Amino acid sequence: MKTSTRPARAKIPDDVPQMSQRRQKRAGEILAAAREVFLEKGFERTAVSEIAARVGVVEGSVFSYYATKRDLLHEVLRELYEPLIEDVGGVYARLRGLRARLRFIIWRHVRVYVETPGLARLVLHEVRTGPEYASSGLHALHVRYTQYVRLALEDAVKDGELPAGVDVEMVRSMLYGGLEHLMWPVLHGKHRVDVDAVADRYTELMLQGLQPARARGRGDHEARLARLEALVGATASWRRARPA
Amino acid sequence: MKTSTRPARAKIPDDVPQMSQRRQKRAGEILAAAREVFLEKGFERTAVSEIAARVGVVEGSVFSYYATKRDLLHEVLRELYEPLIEDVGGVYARLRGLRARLRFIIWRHVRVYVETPGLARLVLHEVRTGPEYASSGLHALHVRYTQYVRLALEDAVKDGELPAGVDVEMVRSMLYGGLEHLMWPVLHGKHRVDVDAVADRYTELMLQGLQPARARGRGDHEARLARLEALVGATASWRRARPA
DNA sequence: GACTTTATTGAGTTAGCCTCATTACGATAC
DNA sequence: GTATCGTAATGAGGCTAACTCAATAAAGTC
Repeated sequence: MKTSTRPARAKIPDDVPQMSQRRQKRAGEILAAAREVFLEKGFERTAVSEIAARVGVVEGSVFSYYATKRDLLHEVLRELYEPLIEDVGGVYARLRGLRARLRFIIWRHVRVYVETPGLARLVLHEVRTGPEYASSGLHALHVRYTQYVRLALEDAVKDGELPAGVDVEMVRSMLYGGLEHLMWPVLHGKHRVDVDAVADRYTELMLQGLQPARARGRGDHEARLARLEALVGATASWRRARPA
Repeated sequence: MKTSTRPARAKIPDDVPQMSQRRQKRAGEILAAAREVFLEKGFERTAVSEIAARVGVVEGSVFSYYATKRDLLHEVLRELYEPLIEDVGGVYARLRGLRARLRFIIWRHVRVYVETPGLARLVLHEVRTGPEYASSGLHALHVRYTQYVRLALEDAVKDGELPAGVDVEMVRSMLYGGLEHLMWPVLHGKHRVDVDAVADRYTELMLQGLQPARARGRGDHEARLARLEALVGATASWRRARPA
């Protein structure tokens, strides 16, 4: 479909290094302008002509760098996602324990809504709902971004913090889906948010659920119970054998 | 803005009964056709001309009944929401206990995804992300649909099933947001879903969270603990005094 | 400085929402 | 039955915005 004068984007190996530089520079300029406008106004309300105008170029030129407006959006999002994923990955590696890890993942995600609401809006409203989301590679990026929940759960199971058989997909949905709904008003300039407080409360809700308070004690609950039962000599066949 | 020959939609009291009937019939036909096409193809991919064609009318006529394509969508959704809300309300009234109520709300919502994926797509992808969502009255409808979570929580607090201070908004977000993410693949024809199984597991996850299994036993856990401690004479000052 | 390759232009094309002046229809009055 | 009048329906066209493409300009190479 592409004309021969318009080089395929992925090509350009090394045999045309000079021209490629020029082209890459323009591509970068367009991408930067697109990021600006998209974050400001969202996808639909952005006209390609405005992006072109900011670069100082004619509308048609944009399409010789990015085949469609949506492609342009996808590139913008890729650029925004990458450092975010690295950030999460870096911190995550230093954390131990399910609670600390979940709390961080949640806290970091809430910060995305508070600090870059434009990004959140783009992803939630314009991209994920689009028909080519799965095929665009954006979905894959999101899976990378959210993989740490899975890791945290798997590690927790390994360490005996959680029983095996946790439904990872369900937990992941609950985490990100729930936060998405919770943060929705923030995206529309409704309220301010205390990131730490929200992260704390959401983490606890995920860990403990709505469970009646009387069914849980402090951290040493289990140890106490074990000691008691040892004293009395009760067989606690109904719970996993796990001597203190 | 409207021309004088085009009667305002909300008006039409009773002084022009004959003509109004005619008009209402057409309006109904258009609405029905719109529902069909919207549910089939979604909002964006539906052309007003196609709706008109199904009614056997010219495109412009549609706009003399519904000011914009979005208005038409909103009417369609209103029509779909109303019976859904009534259904939920009717069953809810007969249920007792937090678990049963939540389980029903979740189960019913999952059924929406499975049985009317078109509706779910419309609401999630096209309406809620639109700019005039709040002002369209659709948001109000959704609040009515989701009010039962709030009721269930408030009643649970009253009955002592839950401690006071539950963050209703957070729980509601977790419930609907989480299910939305979880059901996303279903909307795109990926997998089949066992409605009952999903509802069961999601309910338990919401009630109990990820909480380490060792911290909870069966229903008689508390009683057992109390009995043990009574036997040994241990003072359990760290937990709420609640003798079996 | 001629020649080739690549970048850029700007005048279309297309699609779809929506408008409006005009025409057709149908009910009521006579 | 015919005239009248209000409403419904028409269809041509406006408008916007993404996207195309043949023509032109610029850059690079010899």
